[in-house]
Amino acid sequence: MAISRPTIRDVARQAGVSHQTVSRVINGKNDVSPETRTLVETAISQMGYHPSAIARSMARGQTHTLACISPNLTDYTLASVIEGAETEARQHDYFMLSSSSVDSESFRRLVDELVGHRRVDGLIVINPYSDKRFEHIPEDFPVVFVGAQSHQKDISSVCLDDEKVAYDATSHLISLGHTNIALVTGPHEEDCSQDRTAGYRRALKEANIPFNNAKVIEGDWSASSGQNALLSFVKNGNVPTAVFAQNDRMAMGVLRAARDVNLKVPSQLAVIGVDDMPLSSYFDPPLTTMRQDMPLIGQEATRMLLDIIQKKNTDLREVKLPAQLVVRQSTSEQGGDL
Amino acid sequence: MAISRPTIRDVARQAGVSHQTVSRVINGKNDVSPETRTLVETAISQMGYHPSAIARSMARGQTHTLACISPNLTDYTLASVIEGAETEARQHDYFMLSSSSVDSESFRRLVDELVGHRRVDGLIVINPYSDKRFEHIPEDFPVVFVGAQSHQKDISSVCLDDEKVAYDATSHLISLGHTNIALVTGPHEEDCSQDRTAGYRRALKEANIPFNNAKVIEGDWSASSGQNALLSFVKNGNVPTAVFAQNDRMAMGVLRAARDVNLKVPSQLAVIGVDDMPLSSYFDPPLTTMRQDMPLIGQEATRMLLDIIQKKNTDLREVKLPAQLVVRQSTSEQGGDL
DNA sequence: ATGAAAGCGCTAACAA
DNA sequence: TTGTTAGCGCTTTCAT
Repeated sequence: MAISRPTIRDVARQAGVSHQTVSRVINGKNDVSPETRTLVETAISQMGYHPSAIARSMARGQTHTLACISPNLTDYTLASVIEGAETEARQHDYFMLSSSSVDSESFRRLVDELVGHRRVDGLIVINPYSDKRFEHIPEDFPVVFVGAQSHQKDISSVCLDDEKVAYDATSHLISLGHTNIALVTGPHEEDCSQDRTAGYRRALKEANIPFNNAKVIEGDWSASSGQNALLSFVKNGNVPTAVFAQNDRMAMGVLRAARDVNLKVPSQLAVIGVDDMPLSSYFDPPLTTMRQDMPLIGQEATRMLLDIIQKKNTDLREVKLPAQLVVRQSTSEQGGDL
Repeated sequence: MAISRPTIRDVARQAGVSHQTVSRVINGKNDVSPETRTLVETAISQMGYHPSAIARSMARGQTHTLACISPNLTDYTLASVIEGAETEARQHDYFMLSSSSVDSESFRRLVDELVGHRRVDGLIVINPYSDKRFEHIPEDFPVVFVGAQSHQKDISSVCLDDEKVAYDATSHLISLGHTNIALVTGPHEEDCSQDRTAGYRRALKEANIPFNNAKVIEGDWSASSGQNALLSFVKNGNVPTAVFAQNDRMAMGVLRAARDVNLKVPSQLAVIGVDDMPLSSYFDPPLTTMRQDMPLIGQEATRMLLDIIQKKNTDLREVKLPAQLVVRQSTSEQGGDL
């Protein structure tokens, strides 16, 4: 005979009260007399009673669980956002179900199970505009986007101020005297890439440097795509004096390629990225980058989502967070190390 | 009036059958006549019915959700394990709740809520022997360890064959002619560090190289701890010709420090790590390392956990997975690049 | 301040 | 093959 866990009724019997009174106690209601409360509380600790989260969800109609869907869980930037979101959720006694979905179809299935089956109370979607996953965003359900604003629907979002970040990064290169500045972008379909490209163009324009599409190469955020980008510039005899890579990993690929073709960084080639990954300062040379606070983005997303769920604030909000220039030696010999 | 989701009874009414028959259909039981089944199925799709996961959990007494607790979600190795575990869980229609807990106390609280409140059916604990979290492992509950075997209890585990990995790494350095081999370890309290240290010692012993404790420095897996380790050897005038760092990040720190003190790698200093992070091949020089398949570890852990939950195989199992030497230029000029 | 009754949406056991 | 009756362990009325 398996020893089954005590229920609220077992506790009630033991304390000599109704199960309802026990419910009042575990929910901290104030209409219970002090004596009864003590009675119940001792019974609870004696029996090692824990309320069942499932039964609660059942009765209350909500799960106290959120989901966070991301293209993957391993990229440092994404994982940092998720960790920030999860920590904030726990702070509010919510749980976070993080899931990776590689493409639109797996995203659809996931949302279907999560939302359709009412397994969660709300959804955080990271990079909603990579592939076509945004098409499967549920209607009338609490959702917050991370990494891109909603194009049509009224969905709140939090992301980096990508246009400004790129503007600042490019301006940094310009301020160092560069005019031949190449750009390595993320996938064009992602808003984030587009906005960063827009910021790059604005900086060039303000400095009266003509935009040249031949200086732009599309990458996929990976180091190897950054490496290939620089190699292709070299192969075409179209070597820039500076490269703005739209994330650190691609920038690291550029640094690697520069080494392979004997371009001295930063004297012959300046390189700047975005993110400030933990290893960015360990590269040779240490990478200049735009530091963003990824856990804060996740935290903010969770807060907004909980506000919507708890109807505290259901206004459409589109938060854009800043990033900060960290100058290291990939753009300037005088750059700091850390 | 809010349009509430249809329940099993709504579907039953619409199809003109009992709710139980609907239950049979959605659960794919075979004792339903084809006609009735079609009837029910059309009603289901007409009404856009989805069964409620919560109600199911309630009635079945299990949540179809697992939890994975890790010191953090951002370290590449941990995130990779989690992603592997999560993907495998989804394959079996389970969900994965991943949570980070920084210390023993937050771990205890987390387990309490997760297991005590029966929010999940099973638990994967990554690095159970970092801090004292193993003390709070629940009894009589499906648990699988990742990264260390259980010391006392009968808990199944999956980890890298750390002793052998370290033996192989050290042997590689010895085979290159090194006899002055320093070791940078993870925290001594972690099994993983201890086992890797044991493998290092065994390799030395077999090569008749005396073990010297002054050549061992404890790090904390971070790049900066690797950097400090080498700097401290240099400061003490005790510079080795080779370093085995127990993970890649510390190895990257060693490389960085070598650069700073003008030690040429690999001619004056050979460096090997463990993990094969995606960026390891982008370093200067590309890092020789022991490649481990982290998603596989997570996958294996989930499989074992599900076997236990579903009572398919509750035998104690302690799986040790192999790693593979990847020679790059941090140990040998002839090393490959990728 | 407390208790009784009903119900959340499903599954399981039994009956027909 | 199908329907009926009971729960699963809570919360939420509504009485008392």
